[in-house]
Amino acid sequence: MYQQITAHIQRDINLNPSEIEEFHSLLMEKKVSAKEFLIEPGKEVLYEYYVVKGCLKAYYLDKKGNKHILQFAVEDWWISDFEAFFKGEPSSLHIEAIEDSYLLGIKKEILEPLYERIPKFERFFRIKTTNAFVALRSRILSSLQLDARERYLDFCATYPSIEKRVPNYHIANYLGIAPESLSRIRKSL
Amino acid sequence: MYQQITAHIQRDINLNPSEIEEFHSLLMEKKVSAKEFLIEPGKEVLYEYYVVKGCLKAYYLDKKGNKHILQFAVEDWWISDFEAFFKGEPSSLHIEAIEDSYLLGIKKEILEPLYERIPKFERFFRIKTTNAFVALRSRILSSLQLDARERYLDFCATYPSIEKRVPNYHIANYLGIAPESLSRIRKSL
DNA sequence: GATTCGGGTTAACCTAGATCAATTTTTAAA
DNA sequence: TTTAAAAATTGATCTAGGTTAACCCGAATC
Repeated sequence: MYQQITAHIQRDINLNPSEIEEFHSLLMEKKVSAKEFLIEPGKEVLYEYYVVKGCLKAYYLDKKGNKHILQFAVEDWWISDFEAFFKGEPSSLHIEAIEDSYLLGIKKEILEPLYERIPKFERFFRIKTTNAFVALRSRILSSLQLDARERYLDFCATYPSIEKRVPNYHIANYLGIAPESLSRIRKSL
Repeated sequence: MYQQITAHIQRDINLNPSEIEEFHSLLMEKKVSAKEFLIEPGKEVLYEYYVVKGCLKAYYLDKKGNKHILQFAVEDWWISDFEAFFKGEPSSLHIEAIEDSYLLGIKKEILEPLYERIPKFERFFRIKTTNAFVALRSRILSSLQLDARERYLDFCATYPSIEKRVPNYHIANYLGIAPESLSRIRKSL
């Protein structure tokens, strides 16, 4: 059950068997069914989660009640309200399963001492955060630079596995356009 | 000359005098005059820079030749093409001084062994990256959620020191709106 | 087999903000 | 002090994409 996350981590750092063992012992298994929430606004965010199987969305609800999808997550991605997790603040996001999902969670209070004991893990999460930072930067660039049609094509090229899997109105929301607009764009392709 | 960066780092981690000493010895001083480039596209990005004094902008030039400002940096900020720096790729950004600036640079090849020797530095840069990630996330949220006027007000509230310092057409560019639109917004306030 | 429901499409109309083209103000240089 | 260059403003016009409202379709559910 843990081979997948082990392989995932070993792509960035090398672990010996006892370190792998130790890491596994720190993980918490979590199942969420489609439409259930993993994280809800106002609640403490104790875990960040690795997606073993499934598909989820992280979104923010603004004052006007509009939903804004910040992130999708499928197999081999990490998801949480990272801001709340790192700062120890209550969540401002909803994280909801789009499909039945199976996750592995790691607790903040476990992560910090792990960093001390095995600095390689600090490296691993620094690399992950750096990659996430880079992905956000390119999302900002594409929102500054591209029109709706180009952004959609870019999304499909970057995340083909997600495009096939989640409904179009979610993708429209993620791209910051109306579902009707996305429909027109798709027609024109 | 180095008290400033020392204080900056000690806000997140504790260093003893010999560690401080060692860190200082790894820094490279760099001056750039207004309108000069710190980083240019196509070139290798060997350093990330801490701003001791001055003001700079990082921007991307798209295929149509349009400029898109990704980041400003003033005193106490870090700036580089972080993506290129981390991945060891040639830069895709221009980083240009808006004012005469004085920077301290640290080389990638020096940073990696430093992380090994003193893991606290890995912690420091993980925390910085995490904060940068959070800032980008909120920029994406505001671009999904707010209209041009609200985004401008948000910018002024978040970065008052920058708003006072850089020309409006740069701010308009950063916000992804035409300078004429920003002018109308400012008139209407 | 009829019916609800989630998701997608279409058309008519509207608006925020872009674009274009001057003009004015500010700053810097000569 | 004059001139030129950089930055900001204004007005007229245009357009990408939003909004509203209806309709369609396939897959569950009754």
